Amino acid sequence: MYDSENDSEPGRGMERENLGSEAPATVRIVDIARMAGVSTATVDRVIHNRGKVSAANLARINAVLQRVDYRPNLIARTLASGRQYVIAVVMPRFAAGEYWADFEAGVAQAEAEARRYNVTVRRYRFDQYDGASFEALLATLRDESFDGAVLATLFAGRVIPFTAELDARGIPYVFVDSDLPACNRLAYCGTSSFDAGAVAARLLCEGLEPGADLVVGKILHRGDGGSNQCRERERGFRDYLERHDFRGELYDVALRLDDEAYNARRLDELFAVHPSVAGAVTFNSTCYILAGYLAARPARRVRLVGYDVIDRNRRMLADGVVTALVAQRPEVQGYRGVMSLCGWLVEGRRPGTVGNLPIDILLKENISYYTNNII
Amino acid sequence: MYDSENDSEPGRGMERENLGSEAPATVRIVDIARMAGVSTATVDRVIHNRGKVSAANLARINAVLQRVDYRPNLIARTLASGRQYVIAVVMPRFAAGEYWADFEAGVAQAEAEARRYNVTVRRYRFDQYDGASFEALLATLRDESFDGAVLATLFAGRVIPFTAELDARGIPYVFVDSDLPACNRLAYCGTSSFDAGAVAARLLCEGLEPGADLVVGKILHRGDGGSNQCRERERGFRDYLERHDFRGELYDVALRLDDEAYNARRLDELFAVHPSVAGAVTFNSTCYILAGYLAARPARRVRLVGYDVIDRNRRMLADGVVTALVAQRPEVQGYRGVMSLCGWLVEGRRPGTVGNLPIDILLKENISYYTNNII
DNA sequence: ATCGCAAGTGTGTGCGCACACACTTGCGAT
DNA sequence: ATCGCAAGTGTGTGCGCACACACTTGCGAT
Repeated sequence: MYDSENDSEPGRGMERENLGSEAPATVRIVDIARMAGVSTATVDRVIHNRGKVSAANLARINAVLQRVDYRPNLIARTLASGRQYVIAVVMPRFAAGEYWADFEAGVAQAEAEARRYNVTVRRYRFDQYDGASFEALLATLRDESFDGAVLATLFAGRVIPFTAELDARGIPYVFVDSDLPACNRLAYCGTSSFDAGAVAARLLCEGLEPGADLVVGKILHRGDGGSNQCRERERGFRDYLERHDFRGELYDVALRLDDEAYNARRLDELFAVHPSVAGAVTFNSTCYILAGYLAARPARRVRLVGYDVIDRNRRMLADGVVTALVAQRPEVQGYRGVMSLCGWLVEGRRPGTVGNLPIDILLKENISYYTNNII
Repeated sequence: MYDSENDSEPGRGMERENLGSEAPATVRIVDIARMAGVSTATVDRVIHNRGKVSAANLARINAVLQRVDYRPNLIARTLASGRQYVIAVVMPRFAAGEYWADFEAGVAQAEAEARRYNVTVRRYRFDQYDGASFEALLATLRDESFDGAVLATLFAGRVIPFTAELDARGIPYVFVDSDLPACNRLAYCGTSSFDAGAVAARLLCEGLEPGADLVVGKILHRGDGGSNQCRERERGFRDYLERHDFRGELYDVALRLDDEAYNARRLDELFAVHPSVAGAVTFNSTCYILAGYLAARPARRVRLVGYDVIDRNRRMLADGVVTALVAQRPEVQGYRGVMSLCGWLVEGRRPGTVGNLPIDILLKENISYYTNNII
């Protein structure tokens, strides 16, 4: 046993002790041990609640710990502990060039960085147009072991009860895509979907007469009312219209992902019945569908606003068919989603809960500067 | 010397080597050294460009480094290197309850966290209403040694040339308060001031007739045209008015910080001459001055919008004198400003360049939930 | 009286890297 | 032939912590 407090070790002991009333430069476990008159292992047991410590020592060590306000060096802790962490990323499947491909790029970059912190990223994918596939994935996740999760919140109604399970399991999670403020999430990495709706409304309406009618293009989901993000955007959109004396009509039109002929028929119908339509919007990233239709019919002068800078939308914007795109840097969401969880698990660094990303507005004039760099 | 590649060390060597074509779990300096047939010190010299390595070994080691795509373990590096970093925070002086006090709280929290990474925070303060004091501070900073800087950009015209000096010295810096995109900043932690101006405009105008006149309350600066933030907000504000067919007039009124009598005289004058004024705005955090005046004159029905949730504004909002506050979490700016620089210096982790914070809107109804937590 | 065992306790090692320091080699100057 | 010195090179230690492992102590069972 050490003879505690009053020993003055030679050499570097002197440098660190700083015997005056000064706060010591930094208090380490050895310092605690010396002060409490025990070994570092005993201090370690107390710090980690490993038990096997006598009541007397426990009390003494805790007292010292509290007195010096001990904060472990997280850098050293990470290096020493071989602890492996697994982060589950729950996101949609995608094809190249789709919105979620950019998200995946951010996840991949984070994955590369996180490897050095003993963090592994595991992806779990579902069909973004099929709520049942998401439900099935959640069932899988119940049997999986992981230390944190990044959850795309497309199916809000199914995410919410699942987060309750995660809460019960003590697993932290961060949201991407859209926020669900009612949940106990560690963070949300994304834009304010509601405000992004208002932005689209402003961009769309600024060139139109107040009485003009609008079309809302939608992709139907199997058994669901659309993604939470789209719903929130639509809420913000309609809210803006209300607040700005919009006096026209909004017509929904259900489109299909890869069925140009079908979409053309539906739109022909719509425009035949409502020739007054002067603007159109989509709340997901598929405004290229509407754009493709309109590009082939230049006589129809319809103002078009959509979301997300994916290749097909970018082209339509550059061609002048799309008036504006509202965007949200999916690659940053992927990167930050993983990294914020990583920082929390590894270093105990709590991220800002709602680190809202900027709502980017892309026009023909500035689209060329918009590149998908995390930096 | 080791006999390079083909040795099969006993014990843990086997675990790590992963002799198949698999990517090795993680490549360390010892692995590089073994592969190149040199010692770790020689590898270290190459990695850090310390010289004293023969051309042959240099080439060989570099080849290995490249082949295995070596990435140093930043955690271990930080622990091993006793390197001390100093972050200079250049910010205004403040009294308790002022806007910058909240900012300081965030800096203090970051400081506590950063200490364990061998990072020290040093504050340099200037008078936010006196450009000359800022200039004098910059002169001081030229002789100071630090590894990174957090710069409040109030005096944009003086900040810009200074950042050129920092660039020349190779010192990274992050902006807070308002962004100066033309500069080579590592990051900007704050809101979009321009958009925050538009938000205030919308909040102010939504209850007014298009023809109503407005007052802009201003605190005069010594020898300067107001902070960059305020100017940007005003630009965004005026831009919004233009885009929304505002047909009234804007009257500037110069107020003083602690001179109630003077302010009352000036405002009495103004309202006497322009009884049509129905709205008022300030672009800094002193809307409580206008609010105090209006609270004492309830007959004047003037809609008032201001910035920042400081105590005096909070009270006036709760009392219904202020219609809305636009806010920007200064404590988060302080925290992130320091931490992003810290992460960059210590771990080489590049922050998002423009991590725009959300523009918060506070009304009587939601102000009570708005607390200054970093979390 | 002896043994086994639970409850405590301490020593030693390694995480991957940075860096101080000691050492070797070979060549020019004497 | 010998020395000094520059150019290379390697060994060893420590950063603060986690954790495996060995060890001590005392008490109940025999």
